[in-house]
Amino acid sequence: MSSSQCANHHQCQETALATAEAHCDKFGERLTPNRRDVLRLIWQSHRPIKAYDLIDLMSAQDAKVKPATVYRALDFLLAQGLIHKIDSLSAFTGCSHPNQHDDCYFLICQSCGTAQECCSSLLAEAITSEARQQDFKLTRTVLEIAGECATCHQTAPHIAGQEAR
Amino acid sequence: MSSSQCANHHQCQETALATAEAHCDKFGERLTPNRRDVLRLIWQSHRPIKAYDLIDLMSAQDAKVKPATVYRALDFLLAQGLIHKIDSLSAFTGCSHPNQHDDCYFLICQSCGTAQECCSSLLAEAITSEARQQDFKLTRTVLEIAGECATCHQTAPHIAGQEAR
DNA sequence: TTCATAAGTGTTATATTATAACATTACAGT
DNA sequence: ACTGTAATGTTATAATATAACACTTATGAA
Repeated sequence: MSSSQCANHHQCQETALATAEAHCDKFGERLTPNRRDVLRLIWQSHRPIKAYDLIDLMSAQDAKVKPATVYRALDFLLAQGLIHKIDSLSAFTGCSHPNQHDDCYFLICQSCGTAQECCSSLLAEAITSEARQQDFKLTRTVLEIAGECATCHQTAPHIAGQEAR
Repeated sequence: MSSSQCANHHQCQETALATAEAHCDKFGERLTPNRRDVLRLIWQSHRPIKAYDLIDLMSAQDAKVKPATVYRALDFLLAQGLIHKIDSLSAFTGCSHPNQHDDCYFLICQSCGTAQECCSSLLAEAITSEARQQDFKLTRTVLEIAGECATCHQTAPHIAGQEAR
């Protein structure tokens, strides 16, 4: 459920790639080397990562990767539900359970930069119900909650938020 | 409560400017001509408006207004709670009740482009409660719901969503 | 196998969104 | 009027994202 709670992030990454592979197999989509590289780098980051940071990571000294290359991979991964875009950060993060549901929200820690993906059918229903009251047909919900995660305020209660980046 | 439900948008605009004036008086802030112009243009738009559209509207043939001018006004208006930024659109919209609460969300119609500002203490509590369960200290919530508003699906049920812009 | 097609990538250019830095002007309090 | 702060003007550039078109690779039908 979370990209920040795994004890072994390397494991997360491998699991995510295997999941993505399976997903693409199932739907007849191609997880090409470029797409796989981008997905791997997104999972290697412990927090949402920006497109141009991916470009930098993928670029060697001589061979700079072009924006379109990365954005195309991102578009594909978004379309497959393998990653999410966090609008309030203009950054991307892996989805740990592609295609299972679309009622997820994010807890974004302004101290450590992690974004925990959470799912709550209760909350999803509350939102749907609100929209219904306004006779609004919902197609997509962006719920991004910024603040301070448990780890950060347990660790550094006095300077919390100062070390954000 | 809503920027899209007023029968007379001109009236909205005048009310909003008066409210802004009062707010600034109260807090010793200056609603300068530049800031007032930007706020007026935001209210003149019936939907969230982008920074560069504001720049275009403010620019005469000869005298182009510079980005910094508009962004500075936007920063001020955001800081005063007189406008909101819709992250998923990179656009700005007026706030009809500055300083009254910060548990607002937006219903963004992909058909007509309006963004209705809504407030629900029920929903706000549901979100707070979810965050609390994760021991997360909430500082800001972005809730942006995209879909089709009542007016649009009542008016054009078959081609809904096609005429988005 | 071969060809036709579609999907994916490379590459260049440009659009869009936003901020930094520093000079100048306007304003409020004395 | 003097002075310090706030606001604006101006130039430049950073950061984010897409368009357009040429080329290559994979896939599947003949």
